[in-house]
Amino acid sequence: MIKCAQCKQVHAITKAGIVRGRQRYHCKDCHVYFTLPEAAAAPVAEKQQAMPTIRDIATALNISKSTVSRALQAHSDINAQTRKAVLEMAQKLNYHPNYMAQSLVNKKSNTIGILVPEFVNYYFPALIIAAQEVAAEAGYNVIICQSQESAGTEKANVDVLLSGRVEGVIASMTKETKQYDHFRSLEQHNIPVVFFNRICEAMNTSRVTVNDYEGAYKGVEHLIKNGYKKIAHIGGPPSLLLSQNRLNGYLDALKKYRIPVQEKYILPYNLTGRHATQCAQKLLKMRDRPDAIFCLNDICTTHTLFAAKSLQIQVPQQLGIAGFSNNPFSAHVEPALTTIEQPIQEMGRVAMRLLIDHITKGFGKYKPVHRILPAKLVVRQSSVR
Amino acid sequence: MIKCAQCKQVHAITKAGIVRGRQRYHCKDCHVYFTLPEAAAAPVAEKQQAMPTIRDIATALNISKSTVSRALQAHSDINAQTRKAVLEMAQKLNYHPNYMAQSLVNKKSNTIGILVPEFVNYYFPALIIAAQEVAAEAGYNVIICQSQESAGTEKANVDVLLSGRVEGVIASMTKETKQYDHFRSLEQHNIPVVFFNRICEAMNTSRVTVNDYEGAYKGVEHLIKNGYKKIAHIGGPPSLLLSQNRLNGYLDALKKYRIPVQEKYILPYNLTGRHATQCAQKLLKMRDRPDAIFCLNDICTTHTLFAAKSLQIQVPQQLGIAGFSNNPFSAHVEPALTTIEQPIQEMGRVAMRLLIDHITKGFGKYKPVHRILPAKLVVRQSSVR
DNA sequence: TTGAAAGCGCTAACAT
DNA sequence: ATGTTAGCGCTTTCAA
Repeated sequence: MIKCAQCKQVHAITKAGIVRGRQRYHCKDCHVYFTLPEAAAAPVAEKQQAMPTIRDIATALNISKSTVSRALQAHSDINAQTRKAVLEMAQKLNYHPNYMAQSLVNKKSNTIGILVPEFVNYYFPALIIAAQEVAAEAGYNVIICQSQESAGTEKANVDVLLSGRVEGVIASMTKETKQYDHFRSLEQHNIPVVFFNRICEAMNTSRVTVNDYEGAYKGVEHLIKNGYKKIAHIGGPPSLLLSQNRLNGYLDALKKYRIPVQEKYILPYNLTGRHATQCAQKLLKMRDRPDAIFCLNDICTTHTLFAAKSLQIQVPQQLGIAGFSNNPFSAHVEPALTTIEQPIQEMGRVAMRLLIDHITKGFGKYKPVHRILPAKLVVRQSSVR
Repeated sequence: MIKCAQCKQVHAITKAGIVRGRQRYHCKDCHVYFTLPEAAAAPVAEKQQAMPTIRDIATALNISKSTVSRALQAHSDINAQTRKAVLEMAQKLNYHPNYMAQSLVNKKSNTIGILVPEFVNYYFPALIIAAQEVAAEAGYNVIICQSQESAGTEKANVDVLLSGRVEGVIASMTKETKQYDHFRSLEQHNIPVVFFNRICEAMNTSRVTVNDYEGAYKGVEHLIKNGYKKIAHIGGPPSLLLSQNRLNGYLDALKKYRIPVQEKYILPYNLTGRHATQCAQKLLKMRDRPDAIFCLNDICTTHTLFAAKSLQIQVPQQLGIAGFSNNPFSAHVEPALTTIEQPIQEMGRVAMRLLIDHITKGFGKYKPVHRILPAKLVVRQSSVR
């Protein structure tokens, strides 16, 4: 029989819910609620506790939760021996702090969101890794979200990051993002955002890009200097600023060298491999076909190369091609691809550093900056004849 | 000056508390209480609350937190109108539930950990994406950790996952993982683990692999059938079971066709590109150099191809090469690479499904299984003469 | 140096 | 149908 914890009577006891997995009782006589002491509850703790808490450490050591907490945090006001005992017990019980509880009370999640449109194609994974390293050094965990080039998924991802109470986000938009409410929502909640690569001009945030304009200009200029005269451009979705900038680089290079711009030679591709192939084929099957193609990126260039090969068009003799980003395989295809190199890892690091800086300084002191990293021409065989 | 909402006088107005975050006024003349209409109240609501809580919604609507909670959860016992009001207010305040608080009280994080050795090389990113899709459908978020082939980082990552209270983990070990305490630690805490690709035999968990043995066997058999007689193998770190299995496939294929095994033709590479090149060069500079090389993976095969090219060795005429995994670039190099295809996405999906099944059933009912998916020979030019 | 108690944002059992 | 209350695991005043 259960005795009341206060009056020690048995007759007026009723069950009154369950607290922390243990039966709670109520004594109608003295109106007290109680659970049975630890010992009686022992059988429950028999098997290693699924997830021990500071409370378990405290109980085992017969000290208070606060002391345990302080010991674990290496707080100054703590006896060295107590601390040692706590750490040992934590080890023994295989204790792991509960991030959620810590975040809740600290109002700080120590987490940064990374939002990218995709991560199969080398560029984003490589950048993420570099960014993550910087975050880790600064003590931040990272949540990686990929939007799969879908604006809807991107919005959903922002909600996830918001609910995860990330302290900041580095982001690259999808090709179909035209509405920025979800990003604004981050700002409204005082969560800093740094855009990289595919930036959002409409928002006053820090940005990290490569010099897309100059890169494209250099690439096209290089083609011109190698004797190509009818230079086409397979560009990107016009929604992306980088597409516009690379297109402008292309246009200005042509202008500079007094080569007439031909509208039919400018095709925007939707970033899928299939469409890249289609665009390349369309250009290469023209009666007045171009003798060179400057592509938005190396993926596109590769597809263009294959389209050319399957049409028996010789690269670089009959067709010069060049791309952007210097993906690793660009050096491996035959002929190796001329490309504009981006400092991918550096972009990731810079973006993360800017973000952490912003998080640290808060919205008051922080001034958004736009860091434009240099693009470098890497000449290989695909464009030299 | 504030005018009375009723008599339009100014002289008798006093402040009278704050209601729902807005200043309330009292007119002593006409004894009316009022707040200013939305527009005028703007300055107060000027800065949006950093992160509204259910409490804010409750206060604004003058109802209790529980009602708000129930409304947001679409609980059955809730008045449709109340619910509507709550949802509208949530929208208006730009409310986002706090995952940490929810997880804490629900004792359920709704999060699954994905632990991989790296994610630059197509294989893991592609698999992760497929796995993540399955997780998302089941309502789980995902934390992606990469160990960078370091056992220490792997251990640290497990701690992160543990502290994040993930409900399960799919994992692929690093090449240097020889001690499994960190994985055991997950099991001890009743967190199911499913290994894929680089599995841990020492642990009784579900596993997903491709048929490494059979794949390698098929690849080597194919080389033999194409007339290659001195077939070398650049394998992987012996610590990985997949290295052993692929090696065994190689050995058994040689045996089957009565080709003597030559120790000097078997080199384990450490999974870095540089070392792949070194191994290939070592083989190709032998006096009695092999006439074919079966590589652990396509990355290695690519480096082997380049080593051969720079030594003026013709592929496939003087050297047949084949690899494993069918990375996208394998079809793009010249000559295109023969390879053993893995159903990468399917592996990711299967692993995640097994994990979720395990999470759902709990440790009581769940029986670990080992799913071995088929490997398929894809013949291209690099091995056909 | 330590303990007791309050509270982070949320859910759920219980009471009404 | 709604409110009241306790508590998830933790940190942090405040007292002792």
